[in-house]
Amino acid sequence: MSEARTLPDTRERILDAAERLFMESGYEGTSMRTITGDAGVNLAAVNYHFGSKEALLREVFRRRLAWLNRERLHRLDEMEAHAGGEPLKPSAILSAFFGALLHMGTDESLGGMTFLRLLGRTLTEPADFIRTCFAGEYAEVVDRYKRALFRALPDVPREEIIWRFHLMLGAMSYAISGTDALQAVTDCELDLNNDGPQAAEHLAARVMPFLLGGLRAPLPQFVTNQEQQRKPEPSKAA
Amino acid sequence: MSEARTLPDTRERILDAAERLFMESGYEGTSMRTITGDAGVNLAAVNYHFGSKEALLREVFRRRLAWLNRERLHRLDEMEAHAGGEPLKPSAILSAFFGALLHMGTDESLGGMTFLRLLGRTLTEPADFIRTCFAGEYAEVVDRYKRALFRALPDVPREEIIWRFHLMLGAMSYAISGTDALQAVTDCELDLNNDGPQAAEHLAARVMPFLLGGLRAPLPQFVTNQEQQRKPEPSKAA
DNA sequence: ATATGATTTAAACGAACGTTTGAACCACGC
DNA sequence: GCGTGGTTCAAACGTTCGTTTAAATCATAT
Repeated sequence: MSEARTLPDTRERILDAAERLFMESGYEGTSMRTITGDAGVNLAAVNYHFGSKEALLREVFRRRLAWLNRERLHRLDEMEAHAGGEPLKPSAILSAFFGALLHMGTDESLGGMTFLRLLGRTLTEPADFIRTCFAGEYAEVVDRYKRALFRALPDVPREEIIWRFHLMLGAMSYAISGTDALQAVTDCELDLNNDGPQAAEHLAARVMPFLLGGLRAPLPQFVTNQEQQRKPEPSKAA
Repeated sequence: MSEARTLPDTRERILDAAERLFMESGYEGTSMRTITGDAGVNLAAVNYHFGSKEALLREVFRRRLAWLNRERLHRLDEMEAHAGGEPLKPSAILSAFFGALLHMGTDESLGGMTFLRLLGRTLTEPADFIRTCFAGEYAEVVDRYKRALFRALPDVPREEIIWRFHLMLGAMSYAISGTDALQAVTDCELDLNNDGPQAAEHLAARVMPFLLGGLRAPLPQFVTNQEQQRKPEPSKAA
């Protein structure tokens, strides 16, 4: 009819099925026959269109992370342009970084909650080629946001900022992945399972105060003393 | 000699190898031949001693979680006994819950950082039989700590407490699993990779302030209004 | 209509998987 | 000595894995 919407579109159907199945069962736990069967295409289609199962996984991430990286850099550029050289507020930096992520959950054409869950799940998988895939796509974005946080929090040791950046990522990916062990125990039904487009907004309202509270928490006592920028006195028991 | 310490101890060698390999490559990504080869035992030993690969995974967790659950309940019992009916401090509850966990990282006979990483990794895997395994072992412990937090924070809606409990678990498991995507990007070398017994103590000093800051963060605006216990006025802008 | 390049198809490939088998091995009580 | 129960062993089981092949089909331009 219109154009290319009604034709088989084998590539995208494979990517959609793989995205969902990798999220549900992991990379090793999903067979090519399950993927192609679910997508309604022939088994050989994956190797024809992508070359291998590993290349398929890379493409599943690439098509989503391309948008995410662009969006995150765009938000940071906009904020820094309006700030006129002044450091940004930490809350604004986090809102941009995680807001761009959570926006994907509200837009089905960007992967929706399925890709968000897959992403949260994969971040803890130490498989080599997965990490290298992330490193290449993520390097610039993470570096830009790290430097923005360094400027926003000049009194906090950089090592501590990086640590808390990690911790915030962990809390967020755990909240996103949803299906966690605690949920199987907890009788109270949280809206974690919500798949609708409002799930990501609920998530943001819930999680952002927690992340900001963690970021602003008092520093640990010992403070690594390798790049103490304020408080030149060594403190009593250090 | 003494008893059964010097003999091959096939069972434990399998469990140790499986623990490490499941941590490194995941359950589906680790073959029985790799496990038995690494443990220096015959391939058939796993099925002889445990019955199946799945039962082996269950036993890998069971022998560690048995100690963890006992320790967590013990610490809570002690605190509640000394409190004499008074609610506990939230920081004390978290210190007990996560302190028991992190103590495993300092004691090689309790699994050390290997098991901690495996645990952090597994919590985000939605495989059914893994979750059911956790549900059975975790139910009582999580319920006890949840109720302690409810008493410690009577002004916070219970749903919000459960949410933040989830988020703290996510941040901690992410910090523990260590090998994450951000690390591949960050040039600054954090002490995440430290495997020594002091790694868990560093982790505690780093992470606990963050978790407490998140737990005490201001509530989100909308506050679910299903069980508002204080502040009966709807408030304009909070 | 026909030739051409892109795509889909059914079938098979060898390798690796978890599991099972039955004989061999060992320690120990008789 | 011999038998016995627990354990280890090499070998093979049938299945599923990711990948490849070559023919069949489709779309399109001349």
